[in-house]
Amino acid sequence: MLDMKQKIKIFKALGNETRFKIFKNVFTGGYACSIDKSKPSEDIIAQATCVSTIAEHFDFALPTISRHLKELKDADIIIMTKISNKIYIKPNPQIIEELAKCFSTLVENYNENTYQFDNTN
Amino acid sequence: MLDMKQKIKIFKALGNETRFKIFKNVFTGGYACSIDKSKPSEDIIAQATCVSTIAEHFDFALPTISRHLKELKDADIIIMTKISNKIYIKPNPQIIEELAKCFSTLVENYNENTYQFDNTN
DNA sequence: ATCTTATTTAGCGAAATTGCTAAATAAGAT
DNA sequence: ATCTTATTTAGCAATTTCGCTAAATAAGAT
Repeated sequence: MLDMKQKIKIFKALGNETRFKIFKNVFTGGYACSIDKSKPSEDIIAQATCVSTIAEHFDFALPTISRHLKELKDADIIIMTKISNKIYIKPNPQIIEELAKCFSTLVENYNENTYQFDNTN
Repeated sequence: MLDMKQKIKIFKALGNETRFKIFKNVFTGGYACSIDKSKPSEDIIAQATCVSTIAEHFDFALPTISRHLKELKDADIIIMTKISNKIYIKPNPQIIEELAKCFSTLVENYNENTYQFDNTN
């Protein structure tokens, strides 16, 4: 289970337009558009999502995007893996799944409590 | 469906410790602890969650809490209803439910896409 | 060893956030 | 009309965030 500090870190990370767009595209494969499946599979890694590939989609300088990615990584939203001198980025779906569950449970509990409260009147 | 701007506003609102605690307690009934169900129901409203009740739980000045509540309200996370000279606060579970769905769908789509990608190798 | 490519770190300034107190507003009670 | 209670608005200072450029680091290629 995520503790409060972790949740707040996640929300802070997603509460910025640039980071939210990165997050969304990393999850939905928005940065994998350059992958050409007709090429041999060993070439595919060379086209995959790395820091500079993501930076190409924004009007901000590369170091700015690098820092945004670090924040998403520190919040456990993405996973960054260094292979040779490139860093490949992929989503961490477990965190997002947990977050979804937190919200669902919150709403469920709320609905239960509301029912009980109304019952007393 | 929530658009991107709305989602970012929600995340920004929840990415602050004070606002997150308010959010959590408004949803889970943390501020309703003072409600004494043995008293006649017309007295219950007088004990319910209003701005100053919430402020009592924090070491911050009342205007600070007031501004935090405004931000939660602007993000549609809570609903503030003025009755006479008090403002009563309740959660907006629909927004949170929608947010939970967004995350779930994201993870589901990700899992599907991952399967397809692996299939090509 | 040097060059190139990929990324991060350092340091700076502008803008936003978050806290405060004092004053303004709104509505009920005397 | 004045007082009290509940809340917001205004204006200010400290801190954080977010952008930049320049420099540092890391690793592969020549």
